[in-house]
Amino acid sequence: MAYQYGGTGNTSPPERDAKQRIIDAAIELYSDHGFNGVTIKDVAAGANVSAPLVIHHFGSKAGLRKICDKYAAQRVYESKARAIEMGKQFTPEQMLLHSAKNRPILRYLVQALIAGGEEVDALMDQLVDDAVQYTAEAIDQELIKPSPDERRRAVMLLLQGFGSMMLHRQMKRLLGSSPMTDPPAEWGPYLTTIFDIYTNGVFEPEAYRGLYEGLAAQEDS
Amino acid sequence: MAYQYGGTGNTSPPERDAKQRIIDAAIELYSDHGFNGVTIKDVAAGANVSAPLVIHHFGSKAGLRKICDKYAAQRVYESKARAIEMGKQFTPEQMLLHSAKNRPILRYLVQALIAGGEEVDALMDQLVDDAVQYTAEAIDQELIKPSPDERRRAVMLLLQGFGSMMLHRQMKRLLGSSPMTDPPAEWGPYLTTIFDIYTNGVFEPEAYRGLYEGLAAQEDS
DNA sequence: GACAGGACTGAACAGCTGTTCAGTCACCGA
DNA sequence: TCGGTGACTGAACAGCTGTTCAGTCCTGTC
Repeated sequence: MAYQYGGTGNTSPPERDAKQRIIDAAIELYSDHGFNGVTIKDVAAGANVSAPLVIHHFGSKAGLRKICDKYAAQRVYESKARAIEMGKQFTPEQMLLHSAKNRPILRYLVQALIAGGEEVDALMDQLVDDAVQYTAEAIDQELIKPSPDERRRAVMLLLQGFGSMMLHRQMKRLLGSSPMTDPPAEWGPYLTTIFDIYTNGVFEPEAYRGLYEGLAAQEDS
Repeated sequence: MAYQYGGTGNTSPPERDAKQRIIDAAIELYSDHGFNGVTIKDVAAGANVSAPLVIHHFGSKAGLRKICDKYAAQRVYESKARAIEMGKQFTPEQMLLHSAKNRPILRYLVQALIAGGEEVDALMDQLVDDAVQYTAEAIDQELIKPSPDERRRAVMLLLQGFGSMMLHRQMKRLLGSSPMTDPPAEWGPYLTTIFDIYTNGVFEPEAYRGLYEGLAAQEDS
């Protein structure tokens, strides 16, 4: 079926315009197969559009990638704003949970984080800042324990969260479900395990204190 | 410089044979750029060999991948055996720490886990089994706390560990160093943060108990 | 000393890659 | 009515992809 020029009162509904359809198709394909695994023609086909049009709008494949990064970042900021309006559900896990709706963006983000790039680096910085702020509020509410280094802990929690999402294929295999692919009703195995780890801890209190304090002292010097 | 046929008493030292050099080059390149990011000619160049020879030995690019997976898995098993001989340093983090020497293999593994495939799935199953066993011993020694579901916790700890390693670029940016790229002497920021999270926990004991018990009850029914 | 077999190569190939080009169509202001 | 502008296309291109082919060289066996 050939493309319908977006005339005034044409036959079919106007839908999103081609440029947006291309971005949507690219984000969906990228998040499934990574950047190298998707060709411009794949994207074009996904958007019901010719390959040269992708170049026409975005200049090159790299250009498309850049715009997708920006678009994803903006979606994250919007989602953050909405979360702030909604209520006071903090913690990194709740952050992910809140993202259930725009899971495609999250999946894209995870791919982008591996590939790297200025846009995602800046976004990651933002996410860390936000996490630190949310954590501080949650500490005030006695939901989260204070840490000797709030920023580092926030960084590692984010990396662990995103990282485990990256391996959602394995998670699904080993846990039976994964927040990346299944509806929230089936997140039980994941959530209970996360709660276990982050509420009860893993190491016995005294087990590694010596090692820990050694490292801390070494870093202070 | 052309290839020297591996004659009897030739000029240069015999080194490893071509087949092994190809595997080594492939694993190194794959772990840096992923599977799609590396061409057969890249691998051939890295092993000082012609591209058709790679095909000759491994049949196809997919064949090479498969052999690399098997090889990496074997290296992990060897490393495990050596760890068992060495001593009693358990915990997932110590497992990674022990792998400092064969970091290339670990990096390859991380790429393979994203890409998926039978070989890595089987390896991952093995790693989970091992982690469960190690954890049980560490619980006996009062180094690690028991968990309501040892296997699930082991799975999530592995996924978090591997996952955060996948994002080593971000870790390096945000923490200043990463076990994936830096020598053990600079692992301080990573290790102290991990100890903090896994020793002290993150959530306050009562904060999410209701949610947790709700999920657990739902799963039992 | 003939010969099979295997490691190894350069040259060549078909197919796919991102991109360019020339041209069509619809819209819009003069 | 004209001409400019921009969305959009099929055809074509150069470059790279994995792979094939024919042939060279070495090694071991009878």
